[in-house]
Amino acid sequence: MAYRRTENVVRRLNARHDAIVDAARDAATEGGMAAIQIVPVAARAGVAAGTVYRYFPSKIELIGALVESESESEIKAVRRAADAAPGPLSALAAGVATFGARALRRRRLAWAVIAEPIDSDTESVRLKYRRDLAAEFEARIRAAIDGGHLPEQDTERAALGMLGAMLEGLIGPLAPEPGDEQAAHARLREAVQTLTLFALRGLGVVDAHARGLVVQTVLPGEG
Amino acid sequence: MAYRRTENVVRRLNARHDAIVDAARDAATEGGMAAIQIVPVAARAGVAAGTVYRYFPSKIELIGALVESESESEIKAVRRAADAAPGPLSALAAGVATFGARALRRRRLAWAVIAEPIDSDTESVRLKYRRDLAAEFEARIRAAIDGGHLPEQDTERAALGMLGAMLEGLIGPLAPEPGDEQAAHARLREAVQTLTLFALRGLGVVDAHARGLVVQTVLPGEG
DNA sequence: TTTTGGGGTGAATCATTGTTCAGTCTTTCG
DNA sequence: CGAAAGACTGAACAATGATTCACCCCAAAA
Repeated sequence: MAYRRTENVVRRLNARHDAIVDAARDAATEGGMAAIQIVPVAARAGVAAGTVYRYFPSKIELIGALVESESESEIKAVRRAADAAPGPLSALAAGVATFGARALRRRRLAWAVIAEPIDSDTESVRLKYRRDLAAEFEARIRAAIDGGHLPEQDTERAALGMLGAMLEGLIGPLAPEPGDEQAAHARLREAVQTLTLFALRGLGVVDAHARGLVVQTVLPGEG
Repeated sequence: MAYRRTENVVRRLNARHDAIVDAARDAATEGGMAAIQIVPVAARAGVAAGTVYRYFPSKIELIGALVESESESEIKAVRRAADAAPGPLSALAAGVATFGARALRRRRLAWAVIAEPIDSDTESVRLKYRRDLAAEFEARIRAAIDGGHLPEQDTERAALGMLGAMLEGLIGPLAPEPGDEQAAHARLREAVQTLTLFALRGLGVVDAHARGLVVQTVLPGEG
């Protein structure tokens, strides 16, 4: 034998793997899922088209890797924000607001990864993210119900309703863009608050209480 | 001259135009937007591929015609249901519930026309439907606010939140399918009620009142 | 019935993209 | 250094699907 996977080589391979996923992410950030095309992505990553196939058996797997990477980091953030909250209801508020705030930060990417239409082959990998996110919300809703903070209800549909309201209201194609840079930050925060409030009230939280929860929890989520 | 567009000819031309749109609708109903392909659609309509181009300059226009046709009929139904209601708040409830009930009836088509991802060229024609629908909701929300039935709020985002909750909860990819035929009808109604209730509460309607409104209005919308 | 002009046809063409693979380059180690 | 084992390259290929167009057909009018 003469060639071994020395540590140096492994490091380079990993770096390339990541570079390719990063290139795909950049492409999606700029032009949505449709912009993830092998040749351009390869070029952006500084490799040839064929090389991509040494790292991913097909384009679908590449997209899968990207979605999984995004999914992991976003859900982790949501979970962390929720876990840091003092009670089940504020945990729910914090989680939802965090998701919204982070998605708004990188609207295009968030939309591409979770909702933008693509061909059916690629669809399944995204459903997992969507499902995981809904499940996370659902678990928090369940906890709040069990703690007596919310009325008994269909938690699955409630979680979907929350998710849909956030997606459509914040990063959907009709969602208003924040205007100038000056007001942008404030507007983003306000938008997240508005939608989070909407979702919480939808679950049956009384308005006054919901408002307090949202104001209390949206701030850390934006960091 | 020897050939004129006699009435008979015009009738045939119109019939073909409609047959092609209908074929596209059938295709979308079965397989989503991706199933709208010129050759199969043409075959379904009983014409040759080239003929489609005598009626529509491109596939995009064909999809545009389909979306517009759906958009018109759905928005008309929503408007009719809302107009028949006794007050602004029940009008809103009736409109939303009607949209939901009708969408659930033909989930796949509804999803395809309003939300399923497609290429960006075709995207713009669908935005109009989405925008019109949101505008319809927004106008009803505005009326309810003006009538003192809802607290003052950002009506644009509220309308988007409602729309998103209905879409995601009823026809989104994660929305639970109704089970057997026996229970299907009841489940559909229940699903519409659950989400409508969620949306109304999100706007600030107090729970008890909202529940009454929904029960009152969802029934006619299903017809 | 014949002329005439638009309508219809559908195989061929074009365009786009994911995927492959024969040849080349790099790295490791005796 | 030189052989061995992989990794990389990118032009060629394949598959899909929209669009075209040279030719045929049919209804209307004379």
